[in-house]
Amino acid sequence: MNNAQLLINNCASCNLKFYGFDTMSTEQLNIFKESHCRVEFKKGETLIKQGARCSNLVCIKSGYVKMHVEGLGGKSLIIKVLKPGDFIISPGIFDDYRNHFSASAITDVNTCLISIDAFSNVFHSNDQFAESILRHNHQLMQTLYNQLINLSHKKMTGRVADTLLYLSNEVYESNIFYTTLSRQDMADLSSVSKESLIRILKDFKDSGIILVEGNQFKIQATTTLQKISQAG
Amino acid sequence: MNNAQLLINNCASCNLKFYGFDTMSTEQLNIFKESHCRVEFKKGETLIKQGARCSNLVCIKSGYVKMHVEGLGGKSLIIKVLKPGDFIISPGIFDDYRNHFSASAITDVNTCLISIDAFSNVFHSNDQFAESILRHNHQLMQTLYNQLINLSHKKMTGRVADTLLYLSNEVYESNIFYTTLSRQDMADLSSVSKESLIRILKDFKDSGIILVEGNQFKIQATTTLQKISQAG
DNA sequence: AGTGGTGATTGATAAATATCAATACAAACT
DNA sequence: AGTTTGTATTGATATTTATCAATCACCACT
Repeated sequence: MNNAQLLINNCASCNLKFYGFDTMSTEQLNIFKESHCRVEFKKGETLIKQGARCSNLVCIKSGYVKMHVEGLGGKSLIIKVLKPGDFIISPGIFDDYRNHFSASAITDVNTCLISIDAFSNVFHSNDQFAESILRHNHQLMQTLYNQLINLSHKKMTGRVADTLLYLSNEVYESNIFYTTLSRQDMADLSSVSKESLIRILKDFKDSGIILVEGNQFKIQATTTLQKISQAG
Repeated sequence: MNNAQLLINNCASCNLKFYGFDTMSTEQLNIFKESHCRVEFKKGETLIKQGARCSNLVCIKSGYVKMHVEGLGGKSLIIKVLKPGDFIISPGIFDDYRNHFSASAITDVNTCLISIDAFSNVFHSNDQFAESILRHNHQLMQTLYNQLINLSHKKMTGRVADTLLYLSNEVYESNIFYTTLSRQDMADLSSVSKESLIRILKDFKDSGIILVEGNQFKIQATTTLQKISQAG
């Protein structure tokens, strides 16, 4: 094993900072290191399958992943888009050991998979780590509350505006972005039909709020979008 | 202080079993006991106000509480109905110290309020307790995922069927129940307008699926309701 | 018994949204 | 270049659902 590989495979020298991992001792980082597998997923592949046994903490090293729940009649709802530095703890951990959602690669993705045993070990021996995991969880829950409000109280235009602001602010962190999400994905993220999404995108484009060229987006009028989002 | 009050005020001899509290040592239960206040809320009163600072772990000793998020234009969505033995940890704990939802009494309610400091103290010193809190959290998250699927993929009738099954199975734990939820509340729980809820209830009644007499309900055909829920 | 208030119910209508069908487009593959 | 395949787009239509307005029923208070 050469030096470069050593660096790559050592959690202590990982170039990404995962939320809460800074509370871990060298020894604890070693526990992660010992248990981890580096796995690469191709675009479209499934990282986590709803209903299957959950066996890993999934850390995203590079690429983008959609977290979605599979509903009825083949329909799907996207909860969140994950980016490098994010990780996924299946809520089944400590409970029924099942995944309650799926995660799929929307680009090629590099991951580190840490075993649940290693995670559990550190969770139990490091209370600061435990606290940050709980906090991480609460933040995800916050996202879910917002989604619930969006779905139940906002009309389509407001929800699509939210999706655009979300992608721009939280995911791609720029008002110009190229997305590998399909129109169907964007519809699943906004909880509207694909056709409705396309029409609303066209409206926004016609009113000069955004520029769209295929999957290349530019948010021109952020405040207008925010108003549309607020108005519901 | 007489004997009865001593019993009442001693967390160790509390007649309710709160999820995860069984992991606590006598000493830790004492920390809770020292910090707690017993507070009674009248029907309609607010236990937790969205946006306000979160200061307590709220344990429900008796009565029923609706957990709801306040959306836009005075609209509200009910996430969950809590009953004796349930407790509420605001997701703001360890994070922004704000409540991200509200909780209101739908009957007179007796609570024990445990300070966040005491909670934090035990969370950090008892890893089994921490694990069960995380698990508790995950279960709530599971509820949220289900709600998301319901809202985004199901039509009104399916959502109302879900509400009836939820109240029957999870809240009142009987196929005959009297609820103090108003029609508006039931609508907020199903995310439909009050009028639509009433019409669907009438449909269910006319088809013999349920009996309704004011706030007294009887589920006659559980399997039919389940089918309606599944069909979306 | 009369009055006022609140929540429940009903009916009519308008608005929001999905669905269906047809077409366009672009990449991948002979 | 022609064909296939999958996604994107557009238009027409049907469905779903909310909103508005009116009425009803029940309870508390005079």
